Order: sequence, then structure tokens, then C-alpha cells
Amino acid sequence: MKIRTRMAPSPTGEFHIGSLRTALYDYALAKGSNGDFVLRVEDTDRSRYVEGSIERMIKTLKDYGLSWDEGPDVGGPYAPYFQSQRLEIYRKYALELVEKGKAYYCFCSEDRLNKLREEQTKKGIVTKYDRFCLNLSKEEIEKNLKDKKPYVIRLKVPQNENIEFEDMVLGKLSFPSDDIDDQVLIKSDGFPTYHLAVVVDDHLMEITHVLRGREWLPSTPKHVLLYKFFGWEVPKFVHLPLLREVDSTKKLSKRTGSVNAAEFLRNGYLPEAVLNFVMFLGWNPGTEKEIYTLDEFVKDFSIEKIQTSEMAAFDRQKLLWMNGLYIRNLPLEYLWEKVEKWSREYLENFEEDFVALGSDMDFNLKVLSLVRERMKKLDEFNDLAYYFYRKPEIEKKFVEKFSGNLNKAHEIINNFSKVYEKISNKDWNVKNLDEISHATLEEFSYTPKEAFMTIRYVVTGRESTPPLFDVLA
RNA sequence: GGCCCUGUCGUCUAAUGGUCAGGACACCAGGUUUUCAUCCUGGCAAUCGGAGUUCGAUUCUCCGCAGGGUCACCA
Repeated sequence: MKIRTRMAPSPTGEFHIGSLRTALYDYALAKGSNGDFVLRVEDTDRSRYVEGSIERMIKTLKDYGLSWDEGPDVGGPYAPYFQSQRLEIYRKYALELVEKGKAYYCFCSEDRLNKLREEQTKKGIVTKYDRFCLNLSKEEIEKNLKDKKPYVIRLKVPQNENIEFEDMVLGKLSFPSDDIDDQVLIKSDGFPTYHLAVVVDDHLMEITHVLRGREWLPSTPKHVLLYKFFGWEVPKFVHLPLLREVDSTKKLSKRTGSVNAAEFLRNGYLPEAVLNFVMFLGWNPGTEKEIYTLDEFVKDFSIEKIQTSEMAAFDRQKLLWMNGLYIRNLPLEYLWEKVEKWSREYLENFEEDFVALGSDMDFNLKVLSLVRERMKKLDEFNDLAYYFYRKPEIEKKFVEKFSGNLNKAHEIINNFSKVYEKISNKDWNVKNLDEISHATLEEFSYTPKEAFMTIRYVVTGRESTPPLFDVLA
């Protein structure tokens, strides 16, 4: 059977790096076997809806190089892919459950529910609905409905049963049904809850594998129950380790750094480096290979290799290292495109601030080849390459720093200038500069440090640069 | 608190009923070098505790301990 996976984000804010991870695994699982990857927007919570977040998310996903076969922007045979446009479908299935006696109307007020929960908490017992409305008569229900009393539809969870299912990562799992609440299926605003919508859509859209974070594990029994009541085949569940900070045992948090997938790009990370890093957040090939292109990952990814541990740590230090590695190893022209694209998109004032704007491409590439070894992120180019394009700021104290005093510095600069002036354009290259400079060094008995560091500084305005003669050339 | 899950170097992880328990990041040392960075070589360092099964357990079982997830008309 054809594998179909889906990524089901809700437009409630920014697109989390953990969601990127899930999308990546979904993508790899589907593409690894010629299957389909579906994007479905779970916008059933109107109160948390954030304008524009879907568009931003789609852009981010594309920036990272992921694509999907069906979704809100591309359509597909199971459209619509917005849950808010599928309300009648969920309603129909909820009512089917009511008819089968597997779900029931509930007219309890929020007030009563809160009080109930409070009491249960106080007593230290499991907080769950007390089934006050379970045995309402047909007449009562109809009267309430006629009176337009707000209601929800609840799942009737069977008592004293073990609900069993298999997770492809964790194996066979069993949950006592008595611990499971009579979950609301249809909210009083007519929208479905996640639990109903996800099951109905995954079934209708013929999703074969459900990949999601581990936080969903405790609600999976509810979903299994729904599949059973509808008489549908249960998909394969694949629960992924949660993400956490390295120095914390808690979930990933904004306080330590970005958690927003788009923000990493804005900060100068390469999409392929972030993607590579994210691949290993809960998966490992079991070999020593750790640099992966998307295509290679698609080939090697397998559910068996997903970690069973509770959480995978987000090691920002390692991400930075990996980004630097990509910057050093990417083809030069390609890296240049990345640098320029990044600058155009994220530099505050591109026209004014981008140092290489309008410069000769051969020159740009030469500069990039020199500074790339020092770059860990794309945003560092502008600063590292500054003096190749613009006149640097020079401070007196640094001019004299390496030779001991200003007079000596002037002498060094004059002596070398005279020598350099005699070199023709054709001979102006690293090899000649190296030879001539060292000869000059001996001629005047300068130490390498005092001469070369002084020249380095007055030419670049920096104490640390790529090798001096490369810079001069 | 109930339910469920997890426990390997400082960090992220790999592997196995018998291995010198492997790799990467970080760190340290050395080399290259006029600086910074890169690169190369080397080093450091781990199976939560206690029982049991077994010739042999880090691996399987149980208990303990620790950590995590979740208990909404949010997803």
C-alpha cells in the first residue's frame, strides 16, 4: 500500500522548529517509498487563530526545501485542506456516533465543569467529566436543542477496558480506559476538537502513518477508540521524542534562543544545515555518517532508527558548528548566492549596508573564498569582508601597537609601500608578494610580527584577517 | 496525585547476552601559521542504584531512585 503522511500544523503562531522536524520525517517517510506527503491546516480553534501564519509557514517550509503533494496551496483529491472548511463532515460523523450510542450530547455549563474539576482536584482523584448528561432522555435533549441551549458532543468512553495499540517506536502500549475522560468531540461553537477532526481527516485522506510529538501519546487511546467506533482501520502511530534544551530537562523554550524555524534562517543559518541538524533530533542512521543532504536522508530514514528516549536535545553549539561546516564546504558560487540572498532579505538596509553591492563577481568570489573559513553564519560576511569594499577605520593605538611606536610604524609602511609600488599589476599575486615581502623583511631586519601585523592593520583595520598576502593580492 | 514513557562520556548519541563500549560537539595538548580561522594528529571522559536470570548483563526481569509527558469546549 502507498504510504501517505501528513503534516498538520495549526495556525496559532510561529512555525516551531519541532514542527519542521516532524514535517521532515513525514516527507522522508513518504518520499522514501514514492508515497504522498500532505499538508493539512488544523484551524479549528478560532480563538487562537493568527492572521497570516499559514502563509508564513508555507514560505518557511519552502525555504527549507520541503514540498508536498497535496495541501491548501496546491489542492488535491481530498480538498479542502483547511479543517475550518470541513465542519459539516465532522458534524456528520459526530452525529453518527451519537446514533450508535458511542457519543452523547452534553449541556453542562463551563461553570459547572470548572467546579467539578476543582472538587476532584481537591479530593486528589482523576479529573474527568462526571457524565451528568449521559442519561438525558430523548425529550430533554430535544427540548434543550429547541431552546438553543449551548451543547457539546462527548465521546462515551467504555468503562473498565484496556485500550491497546501499537506505536512503531515504543511498541505495544496499553491504557486503562477508566483514566480517559469523555472527550469533547464537537465544541459549543460547532467546531470539532482536534481529536475528532484528526481521526476523521486522517481516515478520509487515507493517511497511513501518523507522525507527531510524544506529547500526543496520552491522547492516542481516544483516537484509537474513535477508529474502533467508526469501524475504521487504525493508522500506524509514530511518536517522536520531544525537543529540549541541552542544559535543561524541560521542553525547548524561547528564552534560550530561537525555536521558530524561520528565525534560524533570519539569523544566518543555511536551510540545508538546519535541516541536517534537525534530522538528528530523534533519529540516527546507526552509522558514523552525520552529514546528510535531503535526498540522502530520504534514502536512509527509517522508523526503526527513531530514538526511544523521551527527549532529544537541541544542541545549539553543534548546530553552529554544522552551519560553519556547510559554509566551508558548499560550492563557492552557490554560497555566494546564499550570502547575497540572505543579505537582500534580512539586512536592514540592503542598498546601503551590503558591502559587496554592485561589485565584480570574480572579485566577490575571491573575497568569499578568503572569508568563508571564518564564517559560521551568513550574516557574518558583511563584517568579515568589509575592508575589501570600503575604507576601514584606523586607530592610532593599533597602528603603533605591533612596532612599539608610531615612527617605526610609519617607517615600515613607507619601506613596504615603496617596494610594493614597483610591482607591476601582472606580478601582483600571492606568491610574489610573499617572496618580496620576506626579502624586504630581511633587508630592514624587521620581525615578521611587527612588519606584517602593522601592514595588516593599516590595510584592513583589523588585527585578524585571512593570510596577509592573500588579502593584499 | 493518577496514567504513560525514558535513564550510556561534560553534551548529543551508536552498539551488543561476551567489544579496547564507537562517533560527533565541547574541552585540553601538539603540528601548520605574521594574526584570526580552517585543517591535521593525539588526549580526556560514560552504561543511575540494588537484586534476580545467566558461565557471562550496559543489554533480559523485578524493585528503588531520577527525569519527562499528559490529565481543557488548545492543538
